Amino acid sequence: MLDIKFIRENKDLVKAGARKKHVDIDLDALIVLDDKRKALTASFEAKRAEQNAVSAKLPSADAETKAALLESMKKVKTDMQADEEALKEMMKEWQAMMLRVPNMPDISVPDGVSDADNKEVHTWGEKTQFSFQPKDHIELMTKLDLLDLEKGTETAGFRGYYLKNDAVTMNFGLWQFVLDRFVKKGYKPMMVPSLVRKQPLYGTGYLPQGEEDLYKTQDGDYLTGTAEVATMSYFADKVIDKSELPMKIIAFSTCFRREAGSHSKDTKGIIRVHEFYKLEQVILCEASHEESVKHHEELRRNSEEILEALKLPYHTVVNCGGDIGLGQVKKYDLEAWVPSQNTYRETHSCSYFHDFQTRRLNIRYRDTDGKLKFAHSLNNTALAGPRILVPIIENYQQEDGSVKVPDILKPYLGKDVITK
RNA sequence: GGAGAGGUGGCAGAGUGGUCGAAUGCGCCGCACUCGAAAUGCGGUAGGCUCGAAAGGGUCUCGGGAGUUCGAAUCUCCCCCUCUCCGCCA
Repeated sequence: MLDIKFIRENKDLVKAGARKKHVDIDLDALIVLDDKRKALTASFEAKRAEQNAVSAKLPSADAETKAALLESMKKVKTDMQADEEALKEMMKEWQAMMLRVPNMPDISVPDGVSDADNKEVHTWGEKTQFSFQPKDHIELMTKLDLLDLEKGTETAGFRGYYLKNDAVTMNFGLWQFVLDRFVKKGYKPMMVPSLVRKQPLYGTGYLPQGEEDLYKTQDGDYLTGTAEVATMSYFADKVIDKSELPMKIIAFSTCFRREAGSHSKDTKGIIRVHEFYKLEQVILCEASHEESVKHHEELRRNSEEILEALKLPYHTVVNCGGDIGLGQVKKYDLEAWVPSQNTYRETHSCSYFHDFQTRRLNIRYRDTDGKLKFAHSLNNTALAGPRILVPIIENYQQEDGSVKVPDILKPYLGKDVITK
């Protein structure tokens, strides 16, 4: 959520930002509505002031004066109730509109509509060369008895999967490896809920506009698609001591995504599934653009280092205006090389928000000037599984269908090669 | 699931119809003392909206919503949450 004062004072900038994100929002209508809000509020408050003044006189007034005052209050009171009713109705509309105003993308965000317009900013490693026709992860993993999609679908429906044997061990090794790295860097580990109320999703910017991609329970709660939601919500309505900033968290949770609107994409395999697991980096820092940018680059490097430790060829792209979320100022995607698709596929997504989320969640700190300020927030994937297994299995495959184990995972698997 | 107690400022905690946006303590900020610090003393210190150049004013907020009342932190109803005990349980 942006500050209404900021929107009023920077209408053209905010408009340009919405245009860059291809978000349709009528800011002029919002400002007209806000004018009405101010006028109606003033009218209501003037009447309330009158009432308060009369109320203050009452205890010491004699019976006759008292009766006269009470009589004169009747009209003020009914008028006031009418104002209040109108104000309440209007504020619903005002709130709904405010929730749809997108945060402004950074100047360095390229123009574009879809992920096809994202710009590569960094590449690492050589695309894996094979002296044979490489297989895809589905065939490799199924033949090695690491994955059962048939039973997965039978049990869990579309996009269901079972992970088995060394794939499980490998995945647990990855969780441990990544968690250890972040803890060493000073990130505080957390395991956070995936089942949450509405408010954390509004607060992080996934509602109201992303409802169709969320699972909802019969109690009106939701399953989150990322640990970011509950991690951010942990700090909701808090005033953080400035000495605790930057607050760096490494959070683990299950993740659920309905994948509405992506029915024809990645229908086979474990790239796009409804239920997965994620270690997520979250940072809260002081309210400064420079701090946000600094930590954004740090988060990006953290994840690039994970892919480098796994020796996976990858590149980093900066997402274009049409491919970043409502609240995001700027986003990098890290994409690892997937030989069977002859392309890079997203494994990490790294964003910063300025105070868009913290304003909604009311996460503040007291600055050295004594003022309360909304913190800035950022997040990035640290590791998402089982998707990460796709580039690992495919890039490490051998001609006979066996899969070499990345050096850093050998201690966890206790072997160098996964064979049948 | 059953019974009871509770939700108040950055934190702890008092307040049970007007004198309460709210005692007190801690924390924080300023000043004094000190070579400096600690300790101590004195003073200040909730947030949002809004009017105003500013000084300052108005208004709202004591978990959320509705109600009673001229007036609600305080009374009534609904909801949410926390704690204690009992039950059940990975």
